[in-house]
Formats: sequence, C-alpha cells, structure tokens
Amino acid sequence: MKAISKLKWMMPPSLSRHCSHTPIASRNAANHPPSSLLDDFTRFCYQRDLPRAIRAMDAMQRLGLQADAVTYSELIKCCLSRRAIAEAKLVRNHIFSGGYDPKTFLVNNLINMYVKFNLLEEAQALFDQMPVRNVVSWTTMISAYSNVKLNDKALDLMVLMLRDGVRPNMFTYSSVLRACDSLVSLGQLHCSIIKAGLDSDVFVRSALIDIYAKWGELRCALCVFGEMVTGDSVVWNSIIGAFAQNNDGDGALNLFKRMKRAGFQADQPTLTSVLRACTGLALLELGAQVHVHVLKYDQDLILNNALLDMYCKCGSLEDAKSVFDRMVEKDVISWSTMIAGLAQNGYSREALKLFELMKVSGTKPNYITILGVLFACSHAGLVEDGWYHFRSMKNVYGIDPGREHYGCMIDLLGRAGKLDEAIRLIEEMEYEPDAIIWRPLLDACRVHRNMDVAEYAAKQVLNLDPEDAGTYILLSNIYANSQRWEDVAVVRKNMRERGVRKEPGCSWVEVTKQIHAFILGDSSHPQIVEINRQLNLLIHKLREVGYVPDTSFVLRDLEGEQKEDSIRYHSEKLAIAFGLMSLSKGKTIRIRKNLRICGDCHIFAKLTAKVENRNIVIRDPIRYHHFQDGICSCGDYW
DNA sequence: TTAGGGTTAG
Repeated sequence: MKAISKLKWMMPPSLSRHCSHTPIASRNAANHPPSSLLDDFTRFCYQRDLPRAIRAMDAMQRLGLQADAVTYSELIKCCLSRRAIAEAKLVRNHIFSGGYDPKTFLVNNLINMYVKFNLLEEAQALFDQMPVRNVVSWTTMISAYSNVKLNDKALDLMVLMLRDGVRPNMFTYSSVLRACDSLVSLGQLHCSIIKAGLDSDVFVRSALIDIYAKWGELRCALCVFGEMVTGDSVVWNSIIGAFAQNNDGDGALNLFKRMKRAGFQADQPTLTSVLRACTGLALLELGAQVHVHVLKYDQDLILNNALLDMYCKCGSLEDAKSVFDRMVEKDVISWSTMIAGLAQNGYSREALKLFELMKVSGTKPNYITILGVLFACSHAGLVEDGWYHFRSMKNVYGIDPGREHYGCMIDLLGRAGKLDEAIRLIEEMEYEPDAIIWRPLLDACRVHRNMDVAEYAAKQVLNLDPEDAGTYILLSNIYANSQRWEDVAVVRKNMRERGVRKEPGCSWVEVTKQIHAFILGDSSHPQIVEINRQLNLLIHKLREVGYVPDTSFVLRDLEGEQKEDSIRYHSEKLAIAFGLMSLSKGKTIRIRKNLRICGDCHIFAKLTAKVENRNIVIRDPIRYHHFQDGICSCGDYW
C-alpha cells in the first residue's frame, strides 16, 4: 500500500486517476522499487513510447506487477497505431499473467486489436474465454465477421447474443445489417430496429439504405431515407449511391440535386456516385462538369478511377488517357478500367500494350484485368495473343480461368471462324457450360452460318433461360438466313406461347446536358416531324454516294427492331438525324443504345460520318463504335 | 471505456 501511495504521489495529476488499482504485490522488490517501475510504465504508455513501455512491462512481469486497465488500453492503442503485432501478443500475455482478471472493457480492447490485425481466430479465442460479455464484446465480433463477409458467422453470433440476454444497440444493428443474407432476415431485423427505437440513428439508417439497395429494393431504401428528419451527409450519400449502383442514373442525379438544395456539400463518395450515374447514362457533358469538382480531391484514388471509367464509357478516350496519366497512385482497378476502356473503344492493341506496362509497373493483374485483355484479343481477332494470355493467367498469375474467361475465348475463336476449336475448349472446360459459354458460340454460328451447332447452342441457352428474348431472335434469324421459314415460324410461336417479349430498341443522345430518347416506332419526340424529314434527306444524300439499305439485316436483326419496313427508322438513325440538326458543327454526336447496333445502321453511321464530316460515337451494351471519315474504330468486327 | 456509416473496374 505504501508503494501505491508513493506511485500516486510521483505521477502527474492527470495520470494519477488511472492508478486506482492495487498492483499485485511484488515478489522481489529489493532491487526494483515497484512504484518507480509502474510509474515509468505508465509514463511510457501515455507517451506512446512502445519499446520502453515493453521493456518496463517485462520488468514488471518478472516482479509480478500489474498496472491499471486504462494504462493497458493506452498501450494497446499504441500497438495498433504502429501495427506492432509481436508486441501486442506480449501485452496480451502480460495482462493475463499472474492470475489477474482483466476488466471486460480491457478484453474488448484486446479483441478489437486482434480484429484490426486480421487475426480473427485469436479474437474469437479471447471472446470465447470471457466470463462476461457485454454488448461491445458481441458487437466487436459481429462487426469483424460482417467486414470479412463471413455473414453466417455474424448472424449466428447475433442469435447467440440475444439468447445470452444481451440487447443489441445501434452499433450492433449497423454492423449486422451488412451481413444480412436475405430479404426475410432483413425485414425481421428492420422490425427489431423499429421496436427498439433505433431507426433514427444515422448509422443504422445508412446501413439500412445500403442493404436494401444491395437487394435491389430501392423503394424500401427510399422509405428509410424519407423518414430522416435531421439531415446527414452520409445518409444522402447512401441513397445517391443506392440509385447509382442500381443503374438508376436519373434517380441518383435527381437526389444529388435535392442534396445540394438541402445545403449539403458533395464530397468524394457523393461525386463518385454522381460520376457512376453519368457513366451509366453516357452523360459526357455532365460528367466533365463533375470533373471540375473532382479537382478539389486531386489524388483521391477511388474518385479518379470513377472519373476514368466515366470518360472511357462515354467514349472520350483522350480525356480518359489524360486522367490516367495524371494519376499519381494507380491500383489494379485503374489499370483494368483503362485496359477494358481501350478495348471496348476499339483500341485493342493499345489495350494489350497497356497490359504490358501494367506488369512492368508491378501491379498484379486480377480476374477482371484478364477479362479486359481477352476482350481486347477477341475484338481484334488476335487468336494467338488470346491463347497466350489465357494460358498465362493460371501459369503466371495463379488466377483460375472462370466461366467468363472461357466465354471470351469462345467468342475469340468463334469470331475468327474457329468453331471446332471453340467446341473443343467447351469440352475441355471443368465447368458445366451455361449461357455465358453458349451465347458467344451461337453468335459465331450466326456469322459463320453453321446451322447445326447454332441450333444446338440455342437450345442449350433456352433450356437454361427459357425467357431469353435475344436467343429466340438470334435463332429465328439464323433460320431466316437459310430460308427455313417453317422453323422461323416455330420459334416465333414458342416465343408467343411463353409470353417472351423483346425489348424495343432505344437510343439516347445528349444535347446541351439534356437526354433525348428515341424508340423505334415512337413518335412522341416534339420535333419528330422535323427529325423524320432530316432523316429522309440524309438517306437521300447517302444513296447518292452508294448507300443501299441492307435489308438482310432485317432478317438477322440481332435483338429486335426486325420489322421489314422499320430499318429506316431504327432508333440510332433517328438519334443521328436529331444530333445533326441540334448539335453545332464539329461537335461529336454521342449515342447510347440498349441493344447492339445492326449492320445497316453501322454502314449508315459510317457514311453519315463521311458525308456530313461529323464524328459519331455509338455505345451499345457490349462495345463502342467511333465513326470518323467513313470508317469505324471496331474495324467492322463486332 | 471498448464496437457502427457512404465511393471505383468485367
């Protein structure tokens, strides 16, 4: 007791309150006055002097001395900030030595430390040994499992916690929501949250919005958002992100406007979601406007990646390259985005060169990077390169080829007319073939007129997905190309009977930051009469330079818009005519389509680009076509 | 006296 009173006396007043505990009596205090040792230890902990604190702790252990729980907490913080795992283990051993029974909050601190070091098993072992677990102990473990997506473990722990009679709080709910694995359990959790009166907590609210968005339940997300009385920027970001991630760019942009009206400043996550919305809608002008705000966060990696993707997907490769070159920090996403962007925009060889640079830079490619590389090969007919990269993904990078990589290879071989080789690859594959495999094969059969394989592949796709309108159309077009009209009729009948409807072709064009939509056969655009007049004039002009509408595309029309008289009014033709009359000379006409471009529109766009001296970019769901001076960046290979 | 939120590539 004497030692303690001396210790308190020697400590600065700010620290003395932490030493209310009685240290275990010294076993051999002759040469080491315990009071000064404890004093030193406490001081080193508060000074965050880890090496000296550890040395003092060693000496204390030899004397059987222990300090106050708050002091140990300081030491744990110090280990955490220095990522000193070995020292952290010494601290743990010391805390549990000498039969000392540490306070619950101290063990919670230790568990949290192990979690932060990604040593989940050690955290779980400590948790299991605890005689008493409080809400923080449970929440720390639940949150740890949620973070590493061990959702079952997180949910199991929640059940055990309830059985143990510990009531979850807002921390627990905001953690466990991320682990929610079904809409049913989400509904149950949401009910409990309301019952406990925790639904007004902003953390819980943003977690609810995120998880509803993850399950595609935007209406529920919006309800949770709408109940918010006091504003919160993260909750705004959650709801904007929810719409952006569910491909509702319009919804995201409208919410963004509301956020600004409500007086909130856009930060990195806001701008990232807004860029994603622009990317989805191909709104280059708006995206470029957002770029100005991005400059404030000059070297934010995620934001720059989103910007890069926006420029790639809006077909503005110059801007994308400039962003990419200026990025000081690049990660695997930056490289993958640029590689895929180049490939989709018709710059396959540049994409492959960039892949080489990526390897030199030391960034390890991943599953998605290789998909971009194989996409580049398949869209440029680079069979040898494709095989080389396909083989090296496993041998060099240790990435197992997934179905999608096989799909790319089959696409590559199929386009190059190597149907036998494609089929051999399917046979060699360790996966059961599915639509990802059969579709590219089917497409290759259409191009290379292989009826037998086409029929087989189409039937396989329809077995797996009987409502896939694209495949019915493809099959019927393949029959039509071979004049097998009875088979065409059977396919159409099947479609009708199964209630399968094809999506109508739609094109969007951005004019002065406004989106104008054109749907085949829809005359709701206020300027439709003038647009049709322009289109007819244009067709007349093109005919003079040799344009002949290719009606064979009516038959092999990829995914819709197949009416014989409709080819003239395909949505992209209307969009091009509108672009020509609305955008000033020299401005690129940028069009986004929901279906793949048909061959006739492709020729039409090439000739228009030449005759009108206008750049046209058309983005379809798979790739991009840059029309300039009578040629297309895809090299007519798509 | 410890535990919880939003953003990027196919």
